[in-house]
Amino acid sequence: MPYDPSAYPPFAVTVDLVVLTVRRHALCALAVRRGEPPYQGRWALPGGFVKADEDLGSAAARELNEETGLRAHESGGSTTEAHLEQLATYGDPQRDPRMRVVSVAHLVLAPDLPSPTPGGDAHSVRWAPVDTFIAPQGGGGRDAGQPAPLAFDHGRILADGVERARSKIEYSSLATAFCPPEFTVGELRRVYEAVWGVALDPRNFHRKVTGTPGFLVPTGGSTTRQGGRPAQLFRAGGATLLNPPMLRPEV
Amino acid sequence: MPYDPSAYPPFAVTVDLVVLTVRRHALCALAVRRGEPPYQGRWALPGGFVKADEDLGSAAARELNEETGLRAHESGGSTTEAHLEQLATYGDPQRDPRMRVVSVAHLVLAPDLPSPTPGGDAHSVRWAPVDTFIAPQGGGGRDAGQPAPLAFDHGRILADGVERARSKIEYSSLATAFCPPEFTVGELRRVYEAVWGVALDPRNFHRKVTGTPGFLVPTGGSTTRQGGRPAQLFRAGGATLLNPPMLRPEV
DNA sequence: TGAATAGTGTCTTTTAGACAATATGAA
DNA sequence: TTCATATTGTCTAAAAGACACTATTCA
Repeated sequence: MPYDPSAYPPFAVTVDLVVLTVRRHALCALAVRRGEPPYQGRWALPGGFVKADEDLGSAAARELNEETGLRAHESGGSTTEAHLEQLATYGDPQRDPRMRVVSVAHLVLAPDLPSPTPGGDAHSVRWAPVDTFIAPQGGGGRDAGQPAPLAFDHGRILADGVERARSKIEYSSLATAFCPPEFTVGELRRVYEAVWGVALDPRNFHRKVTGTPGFLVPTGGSTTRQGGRPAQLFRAGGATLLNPPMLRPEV
Repeated sequence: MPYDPSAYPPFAVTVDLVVLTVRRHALCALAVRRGEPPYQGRWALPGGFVKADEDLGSAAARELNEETGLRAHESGGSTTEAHLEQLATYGDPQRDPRMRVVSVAHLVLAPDLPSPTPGGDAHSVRWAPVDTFIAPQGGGGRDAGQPAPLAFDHGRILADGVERARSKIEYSSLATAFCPPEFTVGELRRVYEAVWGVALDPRNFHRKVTGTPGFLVPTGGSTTRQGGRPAQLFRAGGATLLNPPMLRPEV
């Protein structure tokens, strides 16, 4: 097809962010409250328009920084930085009633942040357990109640992001992105338990995780911040792919 | 942000297709020759603009059908239909010198087609081994020669699609999407060998693949089209996730 | 008969998973 | 001391990988 600007329909392109962390043994997502229609007053994922001369990943990192103060790398975070990767793109013609918007969703995995409500406005930004917005694991039990639907198609985007995180910590070292720079084997185990929603055997987990080459590097220090016997401190090793992988029970 | 159409920059949105098949023991991709600048005369991935009222997956399926006559489902193909899934979105501001174009790439896995050059124009559409365009596996040997670069950023898109296919046939039953409706264990093994570029032990492969629940269903028939002793014919079972997974040697 | 492919069986090594037992610090 | 968590060790079952051997067709 020849180059003719009138020959293609115009779109708005946005980035939406699924920002996940583990707080008090629960997988939580960052949500913002909408101040105007449509979906006024409803919770939504943070996001915004991609600028005219901005790359998609840069736009996602900018929005993340504006919303949380976090910095993120697109390929594997390190010190106090979060992991950022593209998730998927959502472009149903009806997904935004105002106009045709294609949203490139990104997934961010971040350690638990010191401030309960990061950013400026405590009314309109919060961490919430993902079960607040999406049905838990395999249909869910009676006690969870109905999820509060997010604005637009953000419920589906969040569900896709959570599923990506759940499957990706199986075969990559990404679970360490939820941990502070130095962490114990037990803290890492609690990350897996929170993300997968299962209990893991601490003894087999310890043997497996310390035996996987490149996953963990001991720092020499130890801590008793979890109580009990002092635990060795580790930081993330250089490996990105785990071999053998961690296996989610009962698949 | 308030609704103000002038407040967001306009983008063109396209779909590009990584269409893969296995032909003569080689993983091949569909390529089209560009008839006009930029990159005139260079090979590129098939694709085109998303229409004003069209979903992304529908646009990909439409382009695929226009190019090859194939029909595709977005979630698991069956009879003579191909597998289609979203791959990733590419939006570097400089990726198209004419204007700002965001491309939502899709991955298609199709069985070997009867016509060598599907579609109408044999000059401008062809199947080519993926090594024609991208460096093979781990850096590649001496004998492969330099790959012929595709137009735009299509080399990277193709590489991402090939890697997705290589990893996805490990833990899903997607390898059957490369096979005709009825196929033998040996034919399925040759698919794995072509996609991964390795040789697999036929005996262990047979035991493993027939022992994985839901992967293969015997049709009762048999064939000698590969020579040798007649082989049982199978069709794809209902399982989409393989447990245990097929493991790529030497990772 | 020989070449080619299909299919079964057997053995060894590795890994997963269950769980006993010990180690170490805090309340 | 008791409790909580960390860490090591042992056992069993499952799976991966190597490879001998048999089966069936066609040229």
